[in-house]
Order: sequence, then structure tokens, then C-alpha cells
Amino acid sequence: MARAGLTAERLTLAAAELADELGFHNLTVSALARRFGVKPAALYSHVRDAQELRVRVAVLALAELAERAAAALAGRAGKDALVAFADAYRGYAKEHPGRYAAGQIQLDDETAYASAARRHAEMTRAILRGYDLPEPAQTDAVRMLHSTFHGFVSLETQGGFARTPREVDVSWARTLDALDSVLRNWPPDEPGGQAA
Amino acid sequence: MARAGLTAERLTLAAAELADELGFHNLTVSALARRFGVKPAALYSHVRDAQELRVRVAVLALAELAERAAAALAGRAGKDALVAFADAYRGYAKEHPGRYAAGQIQLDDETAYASAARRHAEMTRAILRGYDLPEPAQTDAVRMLHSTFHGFVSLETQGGFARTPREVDVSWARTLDALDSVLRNWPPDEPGGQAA
DNA sequence: GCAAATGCTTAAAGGCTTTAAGTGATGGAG
DNA sequence: CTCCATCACTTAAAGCCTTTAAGCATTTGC
Repeated sequence: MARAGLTAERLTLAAAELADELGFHNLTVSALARRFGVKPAALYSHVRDAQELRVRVAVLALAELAERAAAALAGRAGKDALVAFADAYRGYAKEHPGRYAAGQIQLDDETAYASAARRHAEMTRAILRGYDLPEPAQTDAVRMLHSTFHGFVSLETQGGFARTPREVDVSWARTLDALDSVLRNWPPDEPGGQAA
Repeated sequence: MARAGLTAERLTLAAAELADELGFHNLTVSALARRFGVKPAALYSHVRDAQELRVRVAVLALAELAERAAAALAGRAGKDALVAFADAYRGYAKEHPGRYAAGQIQLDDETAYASAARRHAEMTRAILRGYDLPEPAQTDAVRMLHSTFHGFVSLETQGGFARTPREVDVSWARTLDALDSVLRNWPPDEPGGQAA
């Protein structure tokens, strides 16, 4: 019997494809083995267990996403940078829903540190350079941006916006307009009240 | 042997508790049966299968969340309403992470229609009444608000903000300030450019 | 060309889901 | 009050998944 030529890397890549096709939660050792025409037990020489497989896909996804985001950001500033980054983020999630879902799992501190998670934070801060926010506000803005991107993409891929006719692309664009607007005019720490 | 007195309702409630304790993805028929001191097969007289159990928890969660949000909204308007609604949303997710996660699963159109999903959309629109947005922008704003709330809460419960020292509560408050600000000053359809 | 290492299979145990058939408790009718 | 029908739960069993251990075969290096 010819060997299948399994390695941790090939398994990870195939697992990522499987996740994109079937959904991350349908990524199983058995399904992956099937794809290689091999018995499930064969995978355990290359990967400790199912959880390690998931973590590997997560790390791959974070790296790919960081790569894309970095490319999108290159040479841009201000709103251009904001939109390019956001579009890269959303585009990746739509092209690779399984990988994107993988990227959301909890990584232990060590794995997260070694992964591209840091690069994401740095890039988001790079966007904010165009908006000139002082430090504590900058952290808040990073969190708000990340929340909005992730929330929108996550709701969209789960069909959360499907029941309203308006084009999702338009709402996305308007949301980015709104984020740009609020970053250019970040509210002061003591809000002055809510007068019209 | 005394009977356990199972009903679909009691199972659903216990399933919700189980999900909050162990995480939604650890909600299994077996674990639930164990909690009632009963064999797994016993549950199948009351609930069609594991998926129905999950859907029931989702519908329960959406209803509870709508209840809370409605109470928070009562008698408030403008930023007060925004903050109360958002806090109710986040509070529920933190108190009931398993239920909250359940609320994110895809419901078929019929179930979704019968569920509280509509009430959520209506309440978000009610918040916007205080901000006087014309219609297509209103839909965009609803989507942005929902995205930001969901994204923030989802990242927070998954530990996404844990690696930065700043208090998450403060970032949440500042994010709501920012949303209030952008709603009061919603950008026009043709953005005028990005001058400082 | 042979031995050692490596890669995959077989075997097996344990858990989860789900269906079908069986048993015992409960409650309503006489 | 008692008997019987119904309903609630158990037992049994099949199928799929994960994971470990042991075995066989293929490749590699000397």
C-alpha cells in the first residue's frame, strides 16, 4: 500500500479546507482521514489530538489574515487604511468561514503570543495613527474597531442580516463611514450630556 | 423506580443551565440525562433530538434577552436608552454565556419568526427614535449597533480583551459614548473626504 | 541487501446519538 | 377498590467519533 505522505502541515492545510467546506464544528479527525484515504488512527502520529488540529487551523487562519491585512494596509493612511483593513478582514471571513471561525477559539497564552494575534493589535493601532488619538482612548478605539468588524462579519456569515432587504455591502460601507467619523471626532472623556 | 418528571420545558431550562455551566458546545443529551439521573434514551420522548434541544435553548435565550432589554428600555430615550439596552445585552451575555452562545445559532425562518428575534430588531429601532435617522440610514445604524454589541460581548467572553491592562468596563463605556456620538451626527451618504 | 526507523492498519475501549422493544408505575373506568 | 391502558423510563443495540496500543509493511541508511 502506497503511503499517503502525511505531515502536520499538510494535515493542517487540509483541515482548514475541510473547515471552510463543512463548517469549523464539522472538522473531525475522521473526516480528515477520509479525505486522505487513510484510517483515523494514522493522523495521531502527526498531530496529538483533535484539539491540536483545531489550534493549528486557528494559528494558520490568524497568520493568513494578518498577512492580508498587512498587504491591504501598505501605503495607506486615514480612512483609506481603515477601509482597506476592514475589507481585508471581511473578505477573508467570507472566503474562509471555517478558518475565520477557527480564529475565534481560545488560545492559551503561549500559543497566542507566538501567533499572529499580536500583529493584529499592532495593525489596528497603525490605523489609528492617522487619527491622532491619545493613549487610553486608543485602546478603547482598538477594541471598538475590533468589536465592530468581528460583530458585523460574524453576524453576516451567520445569516443575521438576511431578513432585511437592504444590501449588506451598503450597510458595511456606511458603518465604516461612521467609524471614520467617530475616530476623527472621538468624544471627550466626560461626555457633555445628550443635548440635541 | 420513581419517575423523574421530565417535560420539554424542564429539559430546556436544565439544558440552559448546563450550557451556562459547561459551555454551549458541551451541552449534550447524555450530560442532560445524567443531571436528571436518567438514561439518555429517556429524553427522546420529550425532545426530538439534540438539535431540537439546542434550538429550544436558543429560543429561550432570545426571549429572556428580549425581556431584559425591553425592561431596560422602558421609560428611557436617547443615550440613556442606548446605554441601558447595551448594558442589558452585555449583562445577559456575561451572566448566561451558554444561553448567549445558543442565541447565535442559525434558526430556520419559521422558528426565527416565531421567536423573539423580531422584538430585538424592533427595540434597536426604538433606540434610534431618539436620534432621528431617516430610513435607509436607520437600517445601517441598526446593523452597526448590533454588530458592535455582539462583537464586543463575544470578544470579551472569549477572553479577547484580556491581554491589555485597561479595564474592559471603561472601554465599553467609551464605546457607547462613541456610538452615541456617531448616531447624533450620522455621516451623510457622500462622505466629504477625510480632511483633518 | 539488511536492519532500524517510520508510516499506516488493525484492534479495541469508551463516549455520544438515536431507534426499537420491553417493563413497571400511574391514573382513570368500572 | 381494582384492573387495565397508557405513559415514562430502561434495556439493548447499531453507528459514528476519539484515542491508545500493538502489528505489519515500506522506506531509509549503512
